[in-house]
Amino acid sequence: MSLSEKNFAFVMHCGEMGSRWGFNRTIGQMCGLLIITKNPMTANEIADALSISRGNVSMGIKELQSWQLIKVQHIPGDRKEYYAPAGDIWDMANRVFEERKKREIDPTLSLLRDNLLDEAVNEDELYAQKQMGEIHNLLETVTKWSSELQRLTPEQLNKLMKLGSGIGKVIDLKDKIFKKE
Amino acid sequence: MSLSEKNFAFVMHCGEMGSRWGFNRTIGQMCGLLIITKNPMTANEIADALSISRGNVSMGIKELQSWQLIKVQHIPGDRKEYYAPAGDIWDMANRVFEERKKREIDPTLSLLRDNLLDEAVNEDELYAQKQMGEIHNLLETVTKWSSELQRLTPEQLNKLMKLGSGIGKVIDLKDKIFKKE
DNA sequence: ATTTACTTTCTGAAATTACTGAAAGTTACT
DNA sequence: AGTAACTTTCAGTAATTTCAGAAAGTAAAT
Repeated sequence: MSLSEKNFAFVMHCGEMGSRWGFNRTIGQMCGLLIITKNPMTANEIADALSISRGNVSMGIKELQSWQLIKVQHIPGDRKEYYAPAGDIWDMANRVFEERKKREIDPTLSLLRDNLLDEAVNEDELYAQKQMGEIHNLLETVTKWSSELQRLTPEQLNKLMKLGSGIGKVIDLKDKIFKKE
Repeated sequence: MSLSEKNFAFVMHCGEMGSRWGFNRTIGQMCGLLIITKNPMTANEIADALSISRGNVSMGIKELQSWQLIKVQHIPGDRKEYYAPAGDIWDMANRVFEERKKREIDPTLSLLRDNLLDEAVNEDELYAQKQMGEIHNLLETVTKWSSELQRLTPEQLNKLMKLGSGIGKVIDLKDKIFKKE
């Protein structure tokens, strides 16, 4: 069974974007392929569909599992492993987001924390620390926020998303109300 | 003038993180260096501080300019170009965020739009389109949101950020209030 | 017009990353 | 235990990315 032209184009696009999303071409393709394919696929089917080696698929699967983006399924009486996306699109996006936070933000946050503990010993270091402090605040805020968003129920999240430009109004509103109390 | 040990460590860290943030090692280092250095620097100073070639600095500058992260300054009576961060940390983070959106989201959004215009011609395409539709929604939402956030005044933004877990309550609140009207 | 002080572009080498295909490993069945 | 049906690992190779340094470009000052 091979991909229709349009679906193939989508999968290839995922490949091109792969490295921008945090993985590599092949893994991007695999991810796209599994998303638009209704039935779970075996490693060999993936290799065939993408014209890549079996070994490469195996490595890709490992990687996608480490991102928690795919899950393994079994069909009774069949020893092959079948792979499918782990969750819906929102779940997957969340995982990617979290994982990227881990790689792109957390290490810097911890370096900055360490660095800010020391006294600055001269003017250069003082200025540098000020700037690092700014970065630290920013990253802390982002971190806090992303975990807040994770905590919201999908319903709340949806409302929040639909709020759009209303968000500004709601903030002001909240302000007025709670100042009175 | 050379960097203190701690400042140097920070700059090197920015280098390691560079590729994760969307550019490469050298450019990450340059960016970090310019952020923690109080005075604008010349290309040669940058090359010396980082022990990299002058040509490499030139390419890095071009790239950082394309991200709108640095600006050029001139000192009267001096022909050299002096480089400094373009804006404060928040501005820079915003730029990086925007630029990454452009590279990581917009191309996919436009591919999906095209793809969703066509009729699906069989069951496989139908399922694929459903999934692509989901991705499309997600990316649209993210896009809308990021532009909303840009529109908020720094003050509102700050309140929003500090809201933390209160965000859930505020959503519910808004719900109650506007349902009555 | 030449020199001087700078910046940019480009080439090929080095480093890094990704991929294949074969070999080794695993598991289930006989 | 042996075999069949898989999966994983890994050494070598291919592709891509990054970089230094040389060459070319630009523009102010003389």
